Amino acid sequence: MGKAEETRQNIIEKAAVIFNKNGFQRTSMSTLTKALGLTKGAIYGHFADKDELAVASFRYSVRKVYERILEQLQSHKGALDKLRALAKCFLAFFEEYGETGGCPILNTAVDSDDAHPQLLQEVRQALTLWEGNILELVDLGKNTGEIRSDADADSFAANFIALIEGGILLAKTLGDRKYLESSVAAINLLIEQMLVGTE
Amino acid sequence: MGKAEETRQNIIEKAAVIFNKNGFQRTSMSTLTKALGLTKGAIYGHFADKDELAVASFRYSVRKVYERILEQLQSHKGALDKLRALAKCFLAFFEEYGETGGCPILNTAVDSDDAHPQLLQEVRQALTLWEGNILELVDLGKNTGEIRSDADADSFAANFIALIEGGILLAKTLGDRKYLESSVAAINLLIEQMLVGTE
Amino acid sequence: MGKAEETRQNIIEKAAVIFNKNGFQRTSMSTLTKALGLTKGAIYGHFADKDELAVASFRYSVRKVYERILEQLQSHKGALDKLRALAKCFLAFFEEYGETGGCPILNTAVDSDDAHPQLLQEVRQALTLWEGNILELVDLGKNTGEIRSDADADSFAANFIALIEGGILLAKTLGDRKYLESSVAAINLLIEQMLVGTE
Amino acid sequence: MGKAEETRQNIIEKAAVIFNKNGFQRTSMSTLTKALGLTKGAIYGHFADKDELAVASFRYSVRKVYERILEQLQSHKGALDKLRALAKCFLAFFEEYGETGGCPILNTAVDSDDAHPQLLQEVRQALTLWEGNILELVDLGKNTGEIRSDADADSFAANFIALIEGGILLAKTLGDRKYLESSVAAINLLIEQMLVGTE
DNA sequence: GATGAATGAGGTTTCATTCAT
DNA sequence: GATGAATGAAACCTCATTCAT
Repeated sequence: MGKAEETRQNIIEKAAVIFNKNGFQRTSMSTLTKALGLTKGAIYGHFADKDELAVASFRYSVRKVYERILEQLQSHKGALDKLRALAKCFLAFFEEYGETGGCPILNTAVDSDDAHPQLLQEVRQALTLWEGNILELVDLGKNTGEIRSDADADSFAANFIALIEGGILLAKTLGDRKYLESSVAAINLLIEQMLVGTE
Repeated sequence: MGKAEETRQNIIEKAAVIFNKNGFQRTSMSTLTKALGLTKGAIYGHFADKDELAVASFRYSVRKVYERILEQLQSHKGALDKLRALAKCFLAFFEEYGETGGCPILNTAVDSDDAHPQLLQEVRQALTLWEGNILELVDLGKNTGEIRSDADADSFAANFIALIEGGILLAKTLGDRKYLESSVAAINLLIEQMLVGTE
Repeated sequence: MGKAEETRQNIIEKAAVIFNKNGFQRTSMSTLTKALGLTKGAIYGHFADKDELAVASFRYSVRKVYERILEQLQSHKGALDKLRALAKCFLAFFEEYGETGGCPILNTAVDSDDAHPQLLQEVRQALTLWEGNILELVDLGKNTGEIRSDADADSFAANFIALIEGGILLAKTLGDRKYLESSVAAINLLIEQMLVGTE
Repeated sequence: MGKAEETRQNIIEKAAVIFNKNGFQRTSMSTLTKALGLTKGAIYGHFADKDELAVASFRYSVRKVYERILEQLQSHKGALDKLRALAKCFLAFFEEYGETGGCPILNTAVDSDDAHPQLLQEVRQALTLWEGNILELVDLGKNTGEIRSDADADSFAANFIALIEGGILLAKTLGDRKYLESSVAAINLLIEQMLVGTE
């Protein structure tokens, strides 16, 4: 990795934390320079503008979480086990990243708008990726017979994500981890009711 | 209501819409003056600063929604019916306010931080009020026998709010109402499983 | 004239001098604030951006010169006299505005480019206006018989402007008024040869 | 020519085109590196600063034009023929360099100022050189009897340059070559009237 | 009580120049 | 001699807030 690439990566990783903690709007380039120990010119030498840096940072945040999730899921064999493990992942993330500002998807989705179309696009992609992973796991379970074939995968995926994001919002805003724990418990209940149980 | 109070109220109501549509950070005082048809001095004559106006606007938004909810719930008698009606309310709100920017609680929670402690405090109060209402309804159901006495009201309330907020986030970001509809359906399922069904 | 309009006009008049002396590119907004005794916010309260201020200043410069020319020409009756007086005007302007930076048309034409299309458009309009005035004067002379009917007005107008602008460039760059005087003398010669003399 | 000298010359030649097309102010060192395919360090290894490069580029531009002019004039024998050929040269230059940005003398004269004294000095020298050449040609004509001995060479030289520079300004700004053609025609007329014709 | 011109700190971005490699 | 990442001052512009009218 060349020096430039190293610096660029370093900027991304540190900026990702700060953007996620303070939000895109409230994070000024001056704030970043202080946290990075770099001058503005140095940052602009690696990124065309604040938006490009924000997009790179968001992608990094999402990719990092995604890789950890994939890793976790490998140690679980069945589709249901994988789904339960996936939900539990976010409890761990909340513990670890709790102080660094909650969920990048949640924060960025609310922060982005027409003025930052590319950022919004990234959020959509991240959500769609997440949704797609859940749908795949449900499909896997249908193939192995763990999940009944008429289960409504779309609704389940929507509920899964809503419970996690809503739970993070509550836990973070009210300062109590139990809200996210309740969401994970609800997901487990929904797994039984929507995917396993017969109607 | 004196003229001053009328002006103040007028500012609050219009600002509430704009804050919720554009977010607190992105809404400049100049934007407000244009939308309100008022001058800076007029606004600053009624509010000490942007934060005070934001707090008043947020409170107004929450109260307006709250009153409509109370009204809706009166036409339903049983606790379970009231809970189902409460969930459905948010579908209606999404339709009506959809274009004006989603949920004020969600937006403000993400937008607020250490720099705006009072605003964050308001969000917490609003969430706690909402949670309290759900707990009351569950209590009501327990008293009438509709809801089994060992139902976990806290978890149910957390799930209810998480599903609604997460659903709004998904519906708004991905531009599809179905995500919120799935959340409402999930709430109805949770009502059956967590509150009614015997274990 | 309201206060705002007064300030705006004041900004324009002072900025016109500075833009013409230093050029559009080299004149920073900070420089303007110092010369104007106003803050940036005050200037931006009256003009959307630097370009808009530059356009307004350029127009003001051109209009001021134009009005003085019209005034001068009124005291001359014949078309030839008017043309000779017109040429002489620029000698007077050079004396008066010499220290404030030469000809706004010349400076702005060279300074403007694709990055400032509106400014370039203004320069074109000013040149076309000037050209049109000369053509009108030639027409007037043809009507009164002072100027022969087959005189090439277009070429004469082009030569007139070229001699003045080229003369200003030389006089300013080399620091000697005589270059512009030579241009005025040449214009008088061209009047005789191109407009009056028979071929 | 050593490698270093070759690189230096290469930088000068390419920079000359870019400076003349974009102007000194608007040409950033980054723009130059892209156009030159060289790094900042390479340029700064050969030139102390942007000004020094600009001076070298300007000199190169002037010298190149000057050499072509000398070459052209050799094929004409009489002083009057040489003067007429000189004027025509600029039409050819306008055609060739038209797209690369007009006359370096004109551009640089307007672009330079107190902040770039050496550049201004170079422009003065170039103008004086040009003026000297015309004066020499008139002298030559006086010696051969082609030009009458009391002809005002100074005024003629001033008019010659003013018409060319003014013509280039008009032709370039208004996008029509005819303005420069008119200037050349006027020069031919002035040759007859100021240098040949008896008074 | 209302006005809106003005403030001034701070926002994003650019760019001539340097220097460790 | 060349590289190009980094500097840091300065560019244009925004915006919450004030205050003379």
